[in-house]
Amino acid sequence: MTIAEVSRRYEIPVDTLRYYERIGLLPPVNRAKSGFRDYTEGDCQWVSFIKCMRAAGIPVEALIDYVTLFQQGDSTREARRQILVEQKELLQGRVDEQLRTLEYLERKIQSYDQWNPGAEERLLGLRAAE
Amino acid sequence: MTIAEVSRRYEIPVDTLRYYERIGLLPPVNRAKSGFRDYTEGDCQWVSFIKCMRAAGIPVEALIDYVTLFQQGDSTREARRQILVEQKELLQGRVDEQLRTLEYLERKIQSYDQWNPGAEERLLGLRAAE
DNA sequence: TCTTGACTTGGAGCCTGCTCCAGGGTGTAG
DNA sequence: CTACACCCTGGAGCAGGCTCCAAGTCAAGA
Repeated sequence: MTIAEVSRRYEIPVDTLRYYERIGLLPPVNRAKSGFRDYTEGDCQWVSFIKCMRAAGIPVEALIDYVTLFQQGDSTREARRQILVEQKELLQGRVDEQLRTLEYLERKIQSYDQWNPGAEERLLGLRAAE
Repeated sequence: MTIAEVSRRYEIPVDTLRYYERIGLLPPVNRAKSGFRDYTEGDCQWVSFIKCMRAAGIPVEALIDYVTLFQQGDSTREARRQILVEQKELLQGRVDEQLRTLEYLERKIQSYDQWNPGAEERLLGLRAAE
């Protein structure tokens, strides 16, 4: 599978795929005799995984650590699990905060719907953070 | 209220407060004769609002638009509402994606707990994106 | 064989969003 | 009057994460 095909399949720019591999976010992909990358299904699963994690905001660095450990084999299982647990907790925290903000926005928009113009300053006072 | 006090109250670096004001993310703060900023409670509510929005990942640009419109008075009510609605929807989309990723991570961690070492490759196959 | 399009690398550039000076004024306590 | 902490501006610098480009190689069809 060529890089262009993978790019289309996952909607990730080819430059980004190469960049990810360069920095170790994706394990090295095998090459055809020509030197062109030839992605296996296994490679694609990594691509898919990385796409998913990045879309959720998991930092590149944590993912590089994960991939690196993975390539070192079984002995790193626990360390890898730790990364996943830690990132999951961080993500949970971010999501919680965003859910609270969503509720706040909801109320604020409602106040825009209900109240008559001129109540400008009061709108702010719905309490944002803290 | 001095900038240092606001900084402590909301845990935002003074440099960031000044930066926000510079780029129009916060309405201009009144100055004492000395030229020092003197934050009112109203200013603080803006700070609080901006802090909350930024923590949820709402882009600076959208917030600048909102603040700018706000300063133009009642006639911009509807445009402001629109910004809130749009950002709320974008945020909702991001949260949905993150919730899916959280579930995925949950399952992946469980598989780390249950299965014996050596099942490396299978772990990936839990399906990431798509 | 020639052309055209896809692939390669390495490095530069860019965008967002801060963060950190340098150089200089202010205000209060001793 | 001096010290010392705090404030100011404008601009440079930085971190994360891509994105673009030049210069060159490869391959498949006419």
